[in-house]
Order: sequence, then structure tokens, then C-alpha cells
Amino acid sequence: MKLTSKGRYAVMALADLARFDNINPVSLRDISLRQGISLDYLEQIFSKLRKKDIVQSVRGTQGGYVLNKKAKEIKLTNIFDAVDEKVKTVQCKKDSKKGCNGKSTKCLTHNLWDELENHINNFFEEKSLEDLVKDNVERRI
Amino acid sequence: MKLTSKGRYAVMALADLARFDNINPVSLRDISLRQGISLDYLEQIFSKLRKKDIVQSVRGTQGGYVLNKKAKEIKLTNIFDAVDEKVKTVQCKKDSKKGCNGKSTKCLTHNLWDELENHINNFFEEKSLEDLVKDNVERRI
DNA sequence: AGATACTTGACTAATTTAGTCAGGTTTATA
DNA sequence: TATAAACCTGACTAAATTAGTCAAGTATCT
Repeated sequence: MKLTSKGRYAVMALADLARFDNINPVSLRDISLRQGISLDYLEQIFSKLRKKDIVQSVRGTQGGYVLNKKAKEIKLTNIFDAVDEKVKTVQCKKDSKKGCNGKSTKCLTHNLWDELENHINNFFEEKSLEDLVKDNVERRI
Repeated sequence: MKLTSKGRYAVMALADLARFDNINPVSLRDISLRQGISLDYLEQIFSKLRKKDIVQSVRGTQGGYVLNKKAKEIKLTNIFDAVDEKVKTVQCKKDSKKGCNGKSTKCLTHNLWDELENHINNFFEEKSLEDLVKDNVERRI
């Protein structure tokens, strides 16, 4: 069970953005350099973040990206959702007649996986970008 | 972020084993049929489980596998550990001089991933095979 | 005008997963 | 003691996913 780079990068980039976001937009180039993420890959990620209204883009020289909401209001769930990072614990197919379909015929462990999924998602729903930035300021890193 | 089949199957198979484990060993063939997991794959999995003393094998006709501990004492952590299902949230390499090494130079989000990893592992450490079987008996599935 | 920066979509190499396959060995029982 | 059931092992592979790269734009500030 592992987190993919896309989700991890999205959070890293946004944490970076939240930290350096004052009045001026932050360019992907800067984030790329600071976080060591390929610029091309960042562009893919930010395109998705923009479509979900998590960030706003500013074009032209001195352009870049700005958070579209307060850091407090951006939860990890929102970020992962935007870049299609999903928590998947079951394979059981709905509407399958035989085997586990999650309804009438549940596999022995179905409830377990559901619980696990909820457990993880709860974590994502509670954590906000603000928590991340705060955490770092406190530690003075 | 998803759970791999190997880990899922290991838990499914052991839950099945715990349920049908009375005096007689349970054959992989039976588990294979009941759980819809390929016999060959099950053999790989049980070989690992045996090496970690989670199950014991009984050879010969009417042979099979038996739990080596009480269901209560077998936690999900033990199972996942046996089949190399690991929770990986970071990529940060120890001893890397530049970038995040988890010590002196921590990436902005390092603590977050550590927390996430702990959060998930806690779940695995708390759940035992017994919980699974109980859960199913109660629901009469 | 020109530089900077965003935007989009197609493509691909590497890795991982989820098995299969083949060829054993061991042991209870008839 | 023959035989079948069951375990045991290691090598191999096809498919899927990931983690990007690459190319060719478009928009806008100065």
C-alpha cells in the first residue's frame, strides 16, 4: 500500500505555494527548483488543481499560481481528489453476480476493507494545508 | 494509494482459515475454491506465512494448514509484514545529501507522511484475525 | 516585440503486480 | 509399498500503472 508520486507531489507543491504565497503569485519554475519536481510534471498537476478551483493562475511575466481559498479550507481530501489519487482497498465489483458485490454477497473481509478506507480518508479530511505550514513554522525548518 | 492483492489475499485466506479451523487442517484447495484465489498464488503466500510462523503446515493426504497462534494474537500487521505488504508514504532516501533525508533536511511534508504512515499502521496493529471472524459470525454471513 | 509563464495532449520507458508454469518433495492411507 | 493428495520452490511473463518526457502551442506583462 503506497502513496503515488502524483498525490505526494501535489501536496508538496501546494505546501510550498502556501508558504511563499503572499501577494505575488508563485511560479511553477520556483516550486520545481525548490521541491525537485519536474516542471512538465508540475504543469500536469496544476492543470488539474486549477480545474478544481484549488488554485488560480496568473499569466504573463511575474505570473504563477495563487491559492484560491484559504489554506485552512484546503483539505488533503480536496487535493487528492483533484489529482485522482484515490484510496482503494477493495477489488470487489459491484453488480457481480457471483463473488463479492458489496451488497448481498459480502466477502469475509469486506467490512474490514471498508473500515480501512474510512480510517485513511478520515485522516485526509482532517488535515488542511494550514496544518502543514504551521507545523513547519513551529519547527523553523 | 491502494492495497495490493497479495496483502488482501493473505488476509482473506487467513480469515477463511480461522473460520474453518477446528481440529483438521484446511487445504489450500478449499480456500482457493471458497475465496476464488488461484491455488498457485496461494501457495506462494502460505509459504511466506509459514516462514513467519503464522501458520503451520500438515503434509500428506488430509493435510493442509493450521493457525500457529490464537486468532486473537494474529494482527494484520503480522500478516502484512509476512507477505511484504508495506505502507509506503515517502520516497525520501536516507543518507541522501541533498533533498530530504528525513533527518537534518526534512521536506516540507515529511512529518505529514510520517503521521499518515503511523495512522495506517495503527489500524493494522489493532485489528486481529479474531475481530474479523467475530464480525462475520455476528452478521451471520 | 519579446520574455516569461501557463496550457494541452500525445507519447513512452520503467516498474510493479498478479499471477502462471513446471517440476519437484513429503506423507497418510489403502 | 504404491499412490494420490498436498505442500514446496523458483523462474518466468503479460498486463497494468506510474512517472514522467516531449512538442507545440497560447496568453499577458513590461
